[in-house]
Amino acid sequence: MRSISEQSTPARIRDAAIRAFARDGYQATIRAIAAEAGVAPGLVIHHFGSKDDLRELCDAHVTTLLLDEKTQGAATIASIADHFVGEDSPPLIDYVRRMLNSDSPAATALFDRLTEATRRMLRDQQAAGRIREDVDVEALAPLLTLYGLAPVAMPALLARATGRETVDATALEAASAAMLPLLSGGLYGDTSQ
Amino acid sequence: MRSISEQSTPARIRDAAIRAFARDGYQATIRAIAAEAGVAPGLVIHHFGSKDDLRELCDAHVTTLLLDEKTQGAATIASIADHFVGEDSPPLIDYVRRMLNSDSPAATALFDRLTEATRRMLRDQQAAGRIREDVDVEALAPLLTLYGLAPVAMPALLARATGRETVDATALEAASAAMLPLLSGGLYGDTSQ
DNA sequence: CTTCGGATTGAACGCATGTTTAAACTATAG
DNA sequence: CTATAGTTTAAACATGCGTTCAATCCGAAG
Repeated sequence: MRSISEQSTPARIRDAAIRAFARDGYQATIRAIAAEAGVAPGLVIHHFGSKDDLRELCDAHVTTLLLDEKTQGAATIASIADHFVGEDSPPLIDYVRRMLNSDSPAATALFDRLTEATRRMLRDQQAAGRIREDVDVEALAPLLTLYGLAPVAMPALLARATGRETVDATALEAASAAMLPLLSGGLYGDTSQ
Repeated sequence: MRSISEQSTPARIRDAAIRAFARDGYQATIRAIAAEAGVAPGLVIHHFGSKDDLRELCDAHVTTLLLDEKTQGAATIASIADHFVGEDSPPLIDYVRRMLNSDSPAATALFDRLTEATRRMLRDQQAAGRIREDVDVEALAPLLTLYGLAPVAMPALLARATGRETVDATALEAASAAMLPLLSGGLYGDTSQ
């Protein structure tokens, strides 16, 4: 009764849960998730065991989407923004926002991966001579990653800071575009290089 | 039966609510708040009307504590950290963290006040010649404020980034201390000035 | 002392939640 | 066709929640 192009019922429930968690946080009710997936509440438990198990699976799935799909070595924060454009898939930016504020293991795991990518980028820049030799890029990487996540963690404040109504991928890119040259050249130093 | 030095029952409930919200988020139950304040659950409603009203009052109170008490013109992010040292008062850092991730009006209000302070600081720095004249400090202020809030919004990631177990005021200061000179001098420009 | 209004309590109410359960449905294998 | 195992549903269950309510306590006013 289900064509091959459609996804399986567990996958549909999983995506509905990701949308619901992104929209309403973990307070999203199982009944709401079930309704969004077009199934009975009991079926959610039957397939995933419990709400906590469902959440862990959603965390893992979103992390996989963000890291494995297109970021083989380029998992910068900017690359994450690309995932927030398509409306077909769940709105991952809001889900990541919830993750970043939940102290879940998935959040630190994602942070570690992003830090690793930032560290590689900084190494390359320093090797290319665009970062002074006395800068400790190893210690700087996690801090820069943390600060770079601010627009993702607080999109409402980003909208206020940039005078926009909504926050989309272009807003995230604009924020990075405004900060990166300052980091590179500094507020005082020359920008010739 | 209550000495003058002790605070009134509503104030005790309010502080208990701030501690509970900071610790458990808005999911903190009225029963837990009442127990922490040493009163019956019904008394919380009697004094504050509803849980939502209590939350709004807590938001306003925390904002007042942060802005009015000691930040007459110096409400920088660093100054907020000073409020997180004393264990006598509620742990405001966690409460602010919840606020920043709640899209509440109080969050944007606090952000606006912090942005204003950042703007003043940038103007002074530019007037003193420590910021190039072509830097648009008016547009930079809200962005810098947003990024500066990252350690407050994601203390667990800050701990991971700095290799610490716990996040206290010194951790926040260390993060700022590591980033500010980079912003000033840039990753490539000289740091002579 | 008596009275009266607010403070306070403990119990109850109504409701939403996550989960369980038994039954009905469906597809596949023999 | 029949049997069987997995899928799905609707209803019920148990619990915790915010809130209400009637009764009690207590201090100040008369």
